[in-house]
Amino acid sequence: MGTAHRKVRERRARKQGIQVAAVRVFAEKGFSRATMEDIARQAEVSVGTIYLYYRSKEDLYVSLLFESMQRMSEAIEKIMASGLRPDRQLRRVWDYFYDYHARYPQSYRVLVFLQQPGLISGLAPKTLQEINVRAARNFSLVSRIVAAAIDKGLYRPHEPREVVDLLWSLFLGLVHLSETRKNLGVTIATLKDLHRKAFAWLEEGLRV
Amino acid sequence: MGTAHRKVRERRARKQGIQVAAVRVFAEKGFSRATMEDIARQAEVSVGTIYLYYRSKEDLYVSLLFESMQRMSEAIEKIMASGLRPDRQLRRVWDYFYDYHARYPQSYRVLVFLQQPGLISGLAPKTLQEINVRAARNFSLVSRIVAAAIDKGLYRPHEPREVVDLLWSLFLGLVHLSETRKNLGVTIATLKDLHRKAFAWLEEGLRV
Amino acid sequence: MGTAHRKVRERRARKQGIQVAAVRVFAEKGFSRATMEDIARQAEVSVGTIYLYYRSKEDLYVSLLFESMQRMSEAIEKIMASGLRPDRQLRRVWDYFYDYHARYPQSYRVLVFLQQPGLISGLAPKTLQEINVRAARNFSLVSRIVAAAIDKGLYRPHEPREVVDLLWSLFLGLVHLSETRKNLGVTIATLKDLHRKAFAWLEEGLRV
Amino acid sequence: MGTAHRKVRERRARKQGIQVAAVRVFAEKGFSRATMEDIARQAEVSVGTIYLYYRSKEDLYVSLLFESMQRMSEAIEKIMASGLRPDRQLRRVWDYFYDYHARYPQSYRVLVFLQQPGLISGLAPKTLQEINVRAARNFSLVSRIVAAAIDKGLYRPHEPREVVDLLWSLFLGLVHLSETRKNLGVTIATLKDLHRKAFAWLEEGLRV
DNA sequence: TATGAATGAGTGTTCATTCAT
DNA sequence: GATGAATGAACACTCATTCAT
Repeated sequence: MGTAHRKVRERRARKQGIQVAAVRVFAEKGFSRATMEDIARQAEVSVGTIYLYYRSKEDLYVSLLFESMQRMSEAIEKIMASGLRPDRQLRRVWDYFYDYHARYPQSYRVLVFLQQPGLISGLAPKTLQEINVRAARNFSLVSRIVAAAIDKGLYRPHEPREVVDLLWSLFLGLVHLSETRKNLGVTIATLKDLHRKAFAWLEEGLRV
Repeated sequence: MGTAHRKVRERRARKQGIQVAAVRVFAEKGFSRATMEDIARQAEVSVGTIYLYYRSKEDLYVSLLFESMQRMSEAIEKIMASGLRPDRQLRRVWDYFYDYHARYPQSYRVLVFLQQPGLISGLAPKTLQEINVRAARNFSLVSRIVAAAIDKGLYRPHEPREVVDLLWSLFLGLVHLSETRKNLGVTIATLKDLHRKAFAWLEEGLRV
Repeated sequence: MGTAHRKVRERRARKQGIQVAAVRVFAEKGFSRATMEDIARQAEVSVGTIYLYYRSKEDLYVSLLFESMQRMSEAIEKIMASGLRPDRQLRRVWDYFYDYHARYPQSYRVLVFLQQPGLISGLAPKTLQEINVRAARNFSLVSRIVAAAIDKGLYRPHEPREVVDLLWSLFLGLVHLSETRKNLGVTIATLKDLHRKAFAWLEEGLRV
Repeated sequence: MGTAHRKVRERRARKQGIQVAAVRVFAEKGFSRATMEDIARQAEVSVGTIYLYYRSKEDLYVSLLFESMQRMSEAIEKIMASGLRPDRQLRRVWDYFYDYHARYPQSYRVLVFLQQPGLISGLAPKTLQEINVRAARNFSLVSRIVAAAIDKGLYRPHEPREVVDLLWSLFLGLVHLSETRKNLGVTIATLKDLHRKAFAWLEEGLRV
């Protein structure tokens, strides 16, 4: 009876291993330049094996997004359960964005990937659906924090959803800017600095 | 006498035609998925002809970036020469960002290109240098507007450069968010709305 | 137990098959005009498969050279181990040159390859080194035969190395001459005749 | 009336210029790697112009052979008209081979080129014919020198034609060997040395 | 299940040749 | 005649995907 369980566990572990390897390789080379062979080598698995778990390279790539969205959901839920004041919670979320990118800089790139035109068309509708659900969930969680802050009179009345859109956009843009600058060899402001200042400024627009 | 002039004109027109075609194709398929043959077909030119004007696919791609940076510089300079109040100028710049993306949605994607890891390494150092110079120029122009607004007491004292970083990041992020949503088939907030609200909010953090 | 062995055997056989095909195609079309697809078709293998065994067209070509140098070394060593009188051995070597060319007319052309300007620069230094070592080895083997003939008083004293240079040059030149004539449609003297007479003449300059 | 002559003169000069340029470029890059553009640039002429004088790249290449064969004929005839003893004349011819290669190392490569299989088929039959006639002429001229030396009792009786074949083969082979060695970075014997020693040895087989 | 050898379509780039001016 | 921009076929090489073992 434990056999089936073990099988499932092993399968999950194997998948996990491939994902970890994929994240590393995609991060280093980007989607196009990364090869399935690279990933297989990194995961110490044969190429064929990857195809036992993922339908295609794209599928593998997008699956990384699921994973990171999941991680983010969990992190936000943990923050929400902390009992902190809502504005402090938002601050935590914002900081989490940074930590998240610092720890998994690759994951950010998966997001950028989704913005690539023509690519989505190659994804299974089910995958697309899945992404939407998870993204909506994350947005919704943060919205609740903002709503709570407004309720408690900590923030001026705003459409919480819009605030979250701005919050997330700002973060995405900051990462993009700092990554581009790093790539170009320019070192005028680190993401850390930008990130901190951005929030201070952001709050000026929120607080009563 | 007119012959040489005509030659130059024709050459420019041909280059222009290739660029226009390239923008369209890159926009539709992204850098990796776009083929030189796609571009040639779109430009109604043979593949070889493209190589008469550009050294490589990358070179062609980057030239589009130059072009758009140039356009942006000119637009900002025009705004600065308008004699408007600095805060109104900034508003114009912000609106220009939107118009720019509305008119050349493809061009925005060229910017994203620079964030791709590993790709930069394939560019000539001179090209890199050129990009940096042009980007710095644009940032610097907008900084001057912000500085003027602070000088005139319209904005609270801030490091102008930081303000511009936030401004640009926010715009980049908004575009990114709305494009991703469009790709995913989600239609909850248009870029237009996000863009307008973002500025209102942004100014709350700036104004005295 | 046998599986690994079979794998190795199959790999060797596959490589062999590609080499045989390559020799034929290169012989027919020359290096530049031969395409990887030609070779693949001839070997009844896909293009990709060739690249599983050889890094590049050049690499494949040079490997043929190694092969033929190896064959030559072995032939000469066999002759040296025959116990024949040194002058008879030299005769055998000379005859071997002819047989070699008769059996593998293609292989001769690989030697010509090395004389092509600009091409060498594309080879790995290690490969270059390897070629030198193998060529030196062959020259050295024949030199020893000549030295032995001189020692035994069969030949007049000469620098053995120089004798071998002349011997080999003469052979190369004869092949070249006869091939060119064949290509041009001239049939005045066969390589066989030239080859025989050349040795008779050559010996007149060597014998006491 | 002088106009037609001038035209012819100019045409010849133009052809000459292209040939000189071609020799240089082919020498530097080899046939395959040399481009018509390279040659045009070197000749300070447009690509189109080359095609006014030559049907193809191959045609241009082979025309260089005509030129060098012509030069060789003239040189040999001059030697024959010198009134020297026939054996001295042969020595001169042998030396001329060396000088010829030293001055026009490229021309040697054209000869090697003709040995390339499959190429000849792309040449006009007329061109082929022309080459044969000129080659035959050169061989015949040298044969006459050898015949004279035999007649005068300076050389042992040999079939003069065979002697010339050996002579030419030996030279070709020596050039090939030394060029290959140069390419491979080996410097054990210069062509000059090989060339000198070869003749000494060659004469031992000829003299009474 | 896992493997990894084999596949072959796909791509950027080159360059001999042509032809309108 | 002379030009050189335009052409487009050709080619080496890559790599996602498959499938026999």
